[in-house]
Amino acid sequence: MKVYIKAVIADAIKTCRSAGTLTSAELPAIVVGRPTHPEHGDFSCNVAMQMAKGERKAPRAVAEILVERLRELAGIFDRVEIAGPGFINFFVTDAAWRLTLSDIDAAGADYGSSRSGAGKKVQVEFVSANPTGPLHVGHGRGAALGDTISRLLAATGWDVTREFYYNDAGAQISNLALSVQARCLGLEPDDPRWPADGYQGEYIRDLAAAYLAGESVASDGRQVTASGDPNDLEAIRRFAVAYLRREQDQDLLAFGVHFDVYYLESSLYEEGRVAEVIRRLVDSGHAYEQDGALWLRTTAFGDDKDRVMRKSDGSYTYFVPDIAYHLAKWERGFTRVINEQGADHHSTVTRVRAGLQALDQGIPQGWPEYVLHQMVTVMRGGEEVKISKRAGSYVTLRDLIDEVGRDATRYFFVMRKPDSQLVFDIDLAKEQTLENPVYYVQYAHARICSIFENAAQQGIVPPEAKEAALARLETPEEMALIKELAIFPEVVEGSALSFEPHRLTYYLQELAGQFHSFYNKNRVITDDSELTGARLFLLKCVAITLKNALAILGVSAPEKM
RNA sequence: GCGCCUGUAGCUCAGCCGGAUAGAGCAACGGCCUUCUAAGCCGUAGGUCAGGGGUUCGAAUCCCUUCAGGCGUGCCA
Repeated sequence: MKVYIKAVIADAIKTCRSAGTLTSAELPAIVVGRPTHPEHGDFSCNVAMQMAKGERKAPRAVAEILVERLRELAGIFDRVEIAGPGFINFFVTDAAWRLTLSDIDAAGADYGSSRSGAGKKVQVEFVSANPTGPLHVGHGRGAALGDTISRLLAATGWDVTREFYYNDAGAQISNLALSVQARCLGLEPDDPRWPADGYQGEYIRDLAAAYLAGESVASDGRQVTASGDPNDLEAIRRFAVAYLRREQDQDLLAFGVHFDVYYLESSLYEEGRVAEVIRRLVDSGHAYEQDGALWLRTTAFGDDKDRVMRKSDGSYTYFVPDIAYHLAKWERGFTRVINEQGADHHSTVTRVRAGLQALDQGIPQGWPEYVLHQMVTVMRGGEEVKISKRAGSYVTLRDLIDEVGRDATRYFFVMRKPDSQLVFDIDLAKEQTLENPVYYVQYAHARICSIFENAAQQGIVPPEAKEAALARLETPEEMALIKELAIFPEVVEGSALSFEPHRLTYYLQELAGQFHSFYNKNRVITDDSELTGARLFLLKCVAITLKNALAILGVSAPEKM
């Protein structure tokens, strides 16, 4: 509808220009907005004010010229008015609005989807936790955001690959192996022989027990069986990584998140990609030796200081495999990559991009794109929760899912824009009342299903689109609902383009609210079978839209509550 | 010190590629169930958009600056 109005305005300007009533050469960007106040119509446009200067006319005079032309086009408009300093306000006929209901019904589960991505490849990398412990709440926010962004992109016609990258070989993994070994030997963290910076969580104890028991673990397509030998550090390392990866997968499964690709940092070394990147960077002339280390001149690409690639002890810093990994993404044909990470890893953004620029492979400067989410604070009983029994120093994702459920956890994690710090209120998320936004929205869906159930019991058959007497829908609540339904595709598009899933939660809240208002003022099932049919048709469309929106969030739409 | 994020109602937050009288939820106060789910609805009250400058017809929104909070600023990841 918005697109249509834009086109109509552009057309009007063109016509006036060729008729000579408008003279300026420049066509301003036409912005069609939705006025806050109903008396300003369904849509408004400020183009007359923008053109006033070039036309050397008062804004209202320009608007007058355009409106004269716009009124001739009439069509879907009840009225086109000039208001305030020169706004052009459009009032769309109820009949035109009602047509969207048939569209929704016809589209069904596809309502809200589009093909704007044109089937192009996009990769979303998210979570990417190292296998050194259970996933924590920060990973949870990343998982919810990354998965929802992936669903948004899929809904807007992109071919999405979800990818999880992890380090299975570095210093932290050695540390993990040492920690498990210490537990195998019966050491406690306060023992003087306990490894420095060892992982102290209870899960290490479980892991050690599993290792000693000779358990077998499958993860990422590999089967790893514990040797049970506490002196075989390499065997411990392999088992620990597989064990914790499986644990993380179980958490992700419980969260309804799946990945298409698990990418191992070790493979970058095995395939020689790390060495290859070093070679190319040296060849490109952007690397230099100093103090026994090999540096990359990242300052040439916007970094505030140069970075070490190969340490004086001969090992690589993490950022070399990072570059190698991203080069591999590029070579895999992902001209569009979105990395979802915690903002505490913000400093990698400039470095990775700088490294890729230094390779001189024609990779665009802003590639890859990043979505960085701010910290999560968990509250219970008005106090911050910092400790998990299992992990020790942090709250795990599994704790949250177990306590508040998958739906509420996902919903809460995407309820705020990524840039904002998130306060996760466990008490609120568990609340099965109106205070809880998830239940409020799901309840709307369940309520509609209940009405249909009720209708079925009375032998009422909901009408098909063609038979529904849509013209009978005319109360303010009905029209408000229809208008709310009509903007859903724009909300999906906007959320996808900006990587802002929270817009969907606000939309759902609004739509559910419109429905509940309608429900309280209008009875659906009445003796008037024509009106009953029309209202059932409307509610069918509301249910479709609620369900589709919730599906993008990965949240269920229950039929009974 | 420098970089990024944030600062909007009592609380949690939308709005931020400039638009009309700044919104929602919760909390507070007052109403609505013999009727399809009251997990709901209606109403009232609540604001120096952190402070100060600037740009413009117009600023919560853009620019500068001050203050406050968070994160980062490794030959850690």
